[in-house]
Amino acid sequence: MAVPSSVSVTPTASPLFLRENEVRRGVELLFFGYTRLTRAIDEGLAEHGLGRAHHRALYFIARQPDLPISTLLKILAITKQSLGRVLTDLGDRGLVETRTGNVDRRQKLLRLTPEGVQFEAQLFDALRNSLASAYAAAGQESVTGFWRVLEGLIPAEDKAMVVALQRDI
Amino acid sequence: MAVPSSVSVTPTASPLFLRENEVRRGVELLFFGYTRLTRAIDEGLAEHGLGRAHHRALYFIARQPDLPISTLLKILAITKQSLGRVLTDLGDRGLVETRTGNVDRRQKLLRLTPEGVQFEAQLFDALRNSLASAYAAAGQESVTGFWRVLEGLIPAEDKAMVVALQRDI
DNA sequence: GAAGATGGGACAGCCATATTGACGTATCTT
DNA sequence: AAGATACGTCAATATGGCTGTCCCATCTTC
Repeated sequence: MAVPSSVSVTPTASPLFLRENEVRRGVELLFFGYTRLTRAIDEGLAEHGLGRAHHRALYFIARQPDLPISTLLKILAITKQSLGRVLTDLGDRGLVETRTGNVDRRQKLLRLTPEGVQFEAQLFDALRNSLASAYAAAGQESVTGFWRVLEGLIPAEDKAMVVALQRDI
Repeated sequence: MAVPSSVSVTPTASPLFLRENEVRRGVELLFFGYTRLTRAIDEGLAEHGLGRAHHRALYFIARQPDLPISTLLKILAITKQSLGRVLTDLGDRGLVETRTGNVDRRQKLLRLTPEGVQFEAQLFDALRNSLASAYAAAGQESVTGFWRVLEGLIPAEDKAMVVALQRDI
């Protein structure tokens, strides 16, 4: 309480008491930032009777058409059963379709239907509005720092997965 | 697919197709970064039979001792009933205690017990390890950018709340 | 001092999303 | 032919949200 209210950049190595504040600030901003960003799409999802779990699947299928289910399972890090329910819902609504893999016929490759593409794009618009305005307010240099810190939060064993997602950008 | 795999900083205003990639990159890094950070404390919570909802309450009570319940409700943005369950669990385990407010006797002010302080500190250690190493890898300039972008994601009406949290740093 | 607003607690029931464990089938690999 | 892998499915369970309703204590306002 009696500590000076400096929340500014610490140019050199921080003493421990400042380091804690920097960490708490990151924890809080991540919490609020993440929850507010996801909230931006809830309304659009609710119109179709879907939840955030459906959006996560929709998002990554949009990102990598012909994604095998096993890959999506690794990305989302949930169980087959949980994903199964989500994919059933998306299939029932005509947003996602599967086809048998041609190199491995055991695989089912996921992709969006035209309706799915349109719906995902609509949801993405909301995300873009939020993130693009945050990017613009912060400036491009800040965006680079934003990415760098977040990359540092991803454990080494998961990094390949994220890189693969962004490989074809 | 045929687009060059540049994920580097775009120095000036981005053409639209790059803007989308920048946004998708942010969405993905936020998703993976946030989920991996929260995963860092699951084990410690499970030892007490608690979940993430309990940690969120614990965290903000640690952050602002003598927090009234109404304020915590605004921070977490959940219903009174949902929070009530969480606080009951924390109280039963002797981690959180309440006392009647002295300016407004209707209020119950929340604070951690000594055991609660110790437990929260233990969980915070896991968060610190993750975030501090990400900070160190990215560098202080990146940390500033990280904060700036996340601040831009918080709607104006919620900003005062976050600032209040960080006021006494 | 009475009326209304506010802070908090509690009951009942519901929903979304995740979990574990077990088992079955088709297909690929060796 | 044997084993591993990809996917589907059944049953049961846990967590963490939600709505609606009602209650009590206390503060504020007229």
